[in-house]
Amino acid sequence: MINIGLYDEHKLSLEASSKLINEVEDFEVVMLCSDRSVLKTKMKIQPVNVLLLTMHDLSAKNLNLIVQLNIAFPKTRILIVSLVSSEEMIMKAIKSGAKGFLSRESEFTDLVEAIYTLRNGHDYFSKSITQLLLNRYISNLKDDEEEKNAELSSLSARQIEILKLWGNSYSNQEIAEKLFISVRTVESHKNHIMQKLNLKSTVDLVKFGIKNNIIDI
Amino acid sequence: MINIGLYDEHKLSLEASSKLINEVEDFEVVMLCSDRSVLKTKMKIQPVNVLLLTMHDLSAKNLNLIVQLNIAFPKTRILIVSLVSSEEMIMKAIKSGAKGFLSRESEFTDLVEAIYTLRNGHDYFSKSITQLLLNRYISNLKDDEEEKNAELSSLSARQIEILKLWGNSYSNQEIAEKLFISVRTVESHKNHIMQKLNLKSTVDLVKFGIKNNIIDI
DNA sequence: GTCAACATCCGTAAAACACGTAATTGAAAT
DNA sequence: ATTTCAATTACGTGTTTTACGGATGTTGAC
Repeated sequence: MINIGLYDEHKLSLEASSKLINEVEDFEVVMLCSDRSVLKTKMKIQPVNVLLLTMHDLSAKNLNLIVQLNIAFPKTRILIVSLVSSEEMIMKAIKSGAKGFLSRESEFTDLVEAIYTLRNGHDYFSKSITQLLLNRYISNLKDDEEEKNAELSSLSARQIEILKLWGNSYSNQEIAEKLFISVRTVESHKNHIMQKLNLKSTVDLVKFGIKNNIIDI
Repeated sequence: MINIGLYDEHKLSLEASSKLINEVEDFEVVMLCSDRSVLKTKMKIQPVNVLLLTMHDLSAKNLNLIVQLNIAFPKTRILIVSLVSSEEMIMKAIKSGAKGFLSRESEFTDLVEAIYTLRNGHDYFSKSITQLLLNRYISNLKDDEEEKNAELSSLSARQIEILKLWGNSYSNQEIAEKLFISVRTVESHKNHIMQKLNLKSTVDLVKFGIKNNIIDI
């Protein structure tokens, strides 16, 4: 039995998809969500093997959601359903951690196949043409991903603490007072973080924090 | 028996909705379409009483489709399903000839009710929409007095341009060179943006940019 | 015991930021 | 026609942050 979660802002589509998917022998829809703000909570209460994410486009906001979900629920494999299916967008989705992609052309049989494929630990992409192109890059991309995760874990607890406060709009002075250390030390910590992560600007540092879920957006 | 036509760019959603609607006693889905270019042809071959149009937004292109369909098939009553349900957009949809409107909140029972209502010659608008129309004046009054929300639309094109570059890890100096203005001017623009949006720190500015999709994460 | 990583601090110079001021322009309101 | 206002440009002054060098003591691994 495969536990499936559905996310779709259209409640109608959500209901309809749920009913159809439940008719498949091995599938059981155990989580339905049409409100982004409660998705993580619902996922926590009811973990799923495969999460079907229906999203119109793959904007930064949507891609970020994928990243966040992957961090929070590494065991759940995410399948994207989107109207936008350019090579570039699919690449971005993969980079963000999506394990499968269904385009507007995909039919129900494709969905069933995709869910099985994901469940078996493989990735599924609807267009076989891009599949070939992707294989060339996937290994590189995954390396990058691993590096990034390694980067996060490479930070010390103190460094993460400073980054969290700073990302929460504390000034260096305020952080210093809060932690009973000098402003110079706060600066040093930030410098070390930037060096470690090989970031050029503080803007990149904010982005890093958001991506890695230690800065709230 | 009510003959129903479905249009949705998502084939998956189309299949699922079709199956669910067909389960209702009086309903029969007689036309399915996920390709805009053949919609009129299909409608000609198989006329329907009610056409369910699922569209992400209500762009000019989409509104025009509604107008065209109303002219070509005056007997068919059009029911819109859309994520976008601002007052302005709904008014436009009604003007274009839509007879009903379902929002993202609408559930299947609402859909059934809407189809019956349309068949009986009346118009149907989901609760949240009616509410929206009713609250029209109240919200207008509130808008005048309430605090301005940090909105992207309040920024000028130049300000957005600077924010985009800065959010893309350009330094003030680099932005100045690129735009042939002085560094001080770049700083001024950033100051004005921060004032307008009532933001306390540059960290918040990055977050604003990401939220509003003008800074890539 | 050595070594690497960590946390703490400082000096100096450059860059960015906060806040104020102001000239010019063009569009909107009266 | 005149006023009003926002947008764009720019500078002055002072503060904060960053970049790039160090420096010291602590700790844990090998």
